[in-house]
Amino acid sequence: MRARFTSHSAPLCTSKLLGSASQTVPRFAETAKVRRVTRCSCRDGKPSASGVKPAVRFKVPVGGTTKFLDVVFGEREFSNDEIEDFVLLRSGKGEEEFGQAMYHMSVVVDDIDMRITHVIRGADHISNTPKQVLLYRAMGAAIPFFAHLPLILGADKSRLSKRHGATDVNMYRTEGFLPEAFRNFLALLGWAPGGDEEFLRTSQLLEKFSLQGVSRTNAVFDRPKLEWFNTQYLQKLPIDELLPEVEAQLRRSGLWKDEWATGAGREWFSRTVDLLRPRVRLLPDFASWSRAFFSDEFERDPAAKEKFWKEPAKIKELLRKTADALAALTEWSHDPCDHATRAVAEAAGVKAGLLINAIRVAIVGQAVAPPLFDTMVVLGQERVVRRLRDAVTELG
RNA sequence: GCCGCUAUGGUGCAACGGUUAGCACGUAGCCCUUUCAAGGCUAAAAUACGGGUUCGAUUCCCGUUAGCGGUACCA
Repeated sequence: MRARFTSHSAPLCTSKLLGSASQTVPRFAETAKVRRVTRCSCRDGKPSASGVKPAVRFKVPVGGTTKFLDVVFGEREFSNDEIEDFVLLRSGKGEEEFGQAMYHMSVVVDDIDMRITHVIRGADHISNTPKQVLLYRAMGAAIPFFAHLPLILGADKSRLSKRHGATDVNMYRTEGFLPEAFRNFLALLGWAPGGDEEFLRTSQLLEKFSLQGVSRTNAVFDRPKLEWFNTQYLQKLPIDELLPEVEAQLRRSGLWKDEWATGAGREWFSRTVDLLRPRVRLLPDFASWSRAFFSDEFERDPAAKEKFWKEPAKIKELLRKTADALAALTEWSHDPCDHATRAVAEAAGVKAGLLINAIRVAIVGQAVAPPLFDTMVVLGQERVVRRLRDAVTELG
């Protein structure tokens, strides 16, 4: 089988060659080892085997080279003798004379048609480019600029695939990465702005980016750094740009309330998101661990209780006293909450930190949350007191 | 196999003949502290190997090795 395939005397134009039955076609990786450059049999004046429909191949010049200018890799030159007589049109099936056009044929025709001036694509196409250049020439069209970009590899340095997790940009979106953070991260794969600053908003990237600055080395997709960019954007983005993203998350989780769209509700929403953002890593965190800020229906995390409610009886008593003290406040803001809480701790002879941590678990159900008194202000007096009393009940 | 591309800490990039080889992520430690982040400071950590060229190589040339890509009637 193999001998027939590589032999120059074989009827290379026929579909019979590769076999319509798949078992006659060895796996590509294996055939490559024994393979030589394919020349169309018609060069020897031999017609296709009778009865089989021919495919149309490109008659590559014998000898000489084909070169092109790559904006990233520079002047490239390939020997024509390394390029096989590649197939342009598949052989026809049934009644049709020819089948569908192959990739190289399609893209070149399409790009000429669309008057494409710059072909920017992955470096995996660099070896195929001379074939396309040959086609442009054969069709009398102007050859565009080519720019091949380094490939993005997985952490194991193999080509990025499903195995590496998300492979589709939309998946990063659903995971909760901000589009602009993702863009910033991606831009830095195979390119650097020059200075030391890596945090660049899209407008700045647009201004600084240049194809000539692109590196020729493949880059590894570094997920931790992507996450870092996301936290940076979550923190530094003007709050008005972040709010719609958070709103979308809350809507998705059924936590959204229309009163947060305008007026005082909007102001509260903005302040709350601003308070939460330094601790959020991914957008869905706003609806998950921050749930207690947007809904009264939340669970107290067992691990948090384990950590900060170590002595239930003592905690219960402290929380009960705190609830009373806070309920009595006539002004609900940071300092009064702070003073009242510390007074309870002092009276009970415990460290303020102990009480503070216990309260945090009681009012937001998490061990991790924004600074306590800011949290209290945002939640409001009525809610804080109620949650403290609920916690007392929960403690038995 | 053949052809081609690439090679700076674990990762992404700087340094484009002369620097104590720089920055960022990550890692470790310290500070801050009300949890956890953030932030600040510090530390460990690199020019793949071998030959040239040069007064001087991370940088230019050659070879080796390694990784990647291409080599399909896939795209």
